[in-house]
Amino acid sequence: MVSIRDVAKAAGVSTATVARVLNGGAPVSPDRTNRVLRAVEELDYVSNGVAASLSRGRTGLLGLLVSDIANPFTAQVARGLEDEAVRHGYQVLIASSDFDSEREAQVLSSFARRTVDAVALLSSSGVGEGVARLIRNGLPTVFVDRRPPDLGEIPLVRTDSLGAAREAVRYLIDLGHTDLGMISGPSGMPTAAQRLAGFREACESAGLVVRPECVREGFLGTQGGYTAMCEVLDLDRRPTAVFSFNNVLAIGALQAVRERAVRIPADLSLVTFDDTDLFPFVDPPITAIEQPAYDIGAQAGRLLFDRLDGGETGDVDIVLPTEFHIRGSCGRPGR
Amino acid sequence: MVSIRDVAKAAGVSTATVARVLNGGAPVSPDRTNRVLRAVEELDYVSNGVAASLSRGRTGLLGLLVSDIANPFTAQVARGLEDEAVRHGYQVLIASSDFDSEREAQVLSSFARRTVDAVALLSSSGVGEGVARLIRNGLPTVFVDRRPPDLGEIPLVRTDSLGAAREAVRYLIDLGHTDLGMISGPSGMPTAAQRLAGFREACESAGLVVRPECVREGFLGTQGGYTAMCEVLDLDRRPTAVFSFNNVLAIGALQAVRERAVRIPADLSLVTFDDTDLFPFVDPPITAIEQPAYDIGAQAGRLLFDRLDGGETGDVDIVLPTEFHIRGSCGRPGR
DNA sequence: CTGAAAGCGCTTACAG
DNA sequence: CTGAAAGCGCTTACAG
Repeated sequence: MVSIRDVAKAAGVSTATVARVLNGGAPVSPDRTNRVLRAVEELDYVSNGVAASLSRGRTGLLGLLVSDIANPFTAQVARGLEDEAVRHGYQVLIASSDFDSEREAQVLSSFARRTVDAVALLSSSGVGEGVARLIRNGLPTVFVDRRPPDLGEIPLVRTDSLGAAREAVRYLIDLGHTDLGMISGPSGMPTAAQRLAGFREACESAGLVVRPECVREGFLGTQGGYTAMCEVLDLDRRPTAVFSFNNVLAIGALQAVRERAVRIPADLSLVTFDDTDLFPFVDPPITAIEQPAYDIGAQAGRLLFDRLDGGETGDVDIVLPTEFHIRGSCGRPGR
Repeated sequence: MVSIRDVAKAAGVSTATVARVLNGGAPVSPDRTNRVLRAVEELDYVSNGVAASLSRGRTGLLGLLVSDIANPFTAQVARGLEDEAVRHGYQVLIASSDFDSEREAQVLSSFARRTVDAVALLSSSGVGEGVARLIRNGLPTVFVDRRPPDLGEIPLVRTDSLGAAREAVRYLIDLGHTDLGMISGPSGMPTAAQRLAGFREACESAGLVVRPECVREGFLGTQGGYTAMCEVLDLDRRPTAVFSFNNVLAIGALQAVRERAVRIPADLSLVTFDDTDLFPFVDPPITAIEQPAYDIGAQAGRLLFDRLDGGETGDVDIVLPTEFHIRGSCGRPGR
């Protein structure tokens, strides 16, 4: 590997001068500038980013931890964050845990080791020491979507899961449904708890009783949605409408529905949290709650840069609005 | 920030001993081990990963450059690569260019600065100096899906774009179509050229003439697919079948189709490269060519670790098989 | 405008 | 089993 010293030697200058030419900012005489540039060219020199990060005390990297890289919501959040990062001369590094808590711990530990300057946590399980350590070590951190309890003054960017869920379920109730089910997310997950609470609130305030067997907890991934929906559909008495925790579970649910030749919306109405590009084209088009994912990511980025620029963010809780897209997957019950 | 020296001081040992305790491998007396561990605990010490990388000469990171983080193909490749990486004690860092060549250059330059130990390039535009520099600098590199010409002995993991495209188009021809169109990818992209070539070969070997105006180049992203399909549908004489470069373009194409109330497959047959979870549920279910994305990623990872472990990979070109899923989006023409 | 030198925070032969 | 010290490859006050 050719280092800055090789370049300095070849150009007949000090390493300081080479650094100045390459990083700009400091004035260097035209003559030396040229010599350095020529040496860089000749030796095909590329500076070592790790060494630069160490001496600068910053990496220019934003870490984004996601649990599911395949979720379209994740991709849009990443885009929003990236655009904001690029604006500040940063790059974002996406690390995926793929729902594996051990991998998540590894990523968090790597972030805590200062391999990035700030961290955005998207739907991290928040379990364990990892996140707490990150924060204790003073790394600017922002939660996206959800935040574990008892973690102190860490900003959060999210939507109103509870309210949006309640609204969607009320829509089903207004359609005439009295026996509803839910494909819920893992109970440890705050958003899962919130969406379930919204579901329950809507039912209760309409005087409906939710049968416990109609609420199924699906582990994340389409497979979980499939299994949960199978359980619901195999009930002696099926609910007439189902609310799904998110888009990925909904896709799995659709597989179960098709397998059993259940008709949507004639036999079953379906609503889900989180929209996707293809939901409008599904047979029938899926009614869904859309979160402003791109804006969420951008907003998270802004909070991080506020902190990096020395500002205080404190215990911010930014709630962005959702949009409810009524399409064709819901109808009146018992038609 | 608490450093290894603080820990050493608190434990009354040398920094070397602290490092040995924390990194394992070297034997340390139980007494000192305990003192170090206690000091680490007390000071809440986390080692600086950047410094460790610099002195070790490796980062333990695999870089994955993608152009479209929202493409499901990308997500699956990432999963395959990650699983392989984790198996070797590595983490993978995903950097997205979002089709922006300037961002791509930045990412490549950051990788070239040795912030990662090896690099997988997924559908990079391959334009410009970035990739060449990476390789000249000796960073183990592997191309996924496609590889720019004239780059020497760099391994590639892909599927047979040309053959799979030809097979799919032949299927349309066998259905009776004689006037076909294509939503193609950017012409500079090798896979775009290959899929287009497959399309042309199938048509020519059936004695069909491809009208130039029926082949539209869509820039990537759903928007590009939408625009291209609009152009095709607004032709005085429409083709009766269209082959799409990939899933993302196909989604945009579906929007155009719906907007114009064109019926699939009655008015138009549609086939696309790249499958998604939801294609089976679209109205009608979309006939698609599936690539073994996960395996592609895993294979790419294996090649990288072969190199990192000192092996030679040379000019490998690994071709994995595709699967053609015939569903409901194709029919006989002019029904 | 320039260079010598200290320093970033680790790791790792080396000598004991 | 242990520590002093060199070294990884940069950056950046400091003095001129």
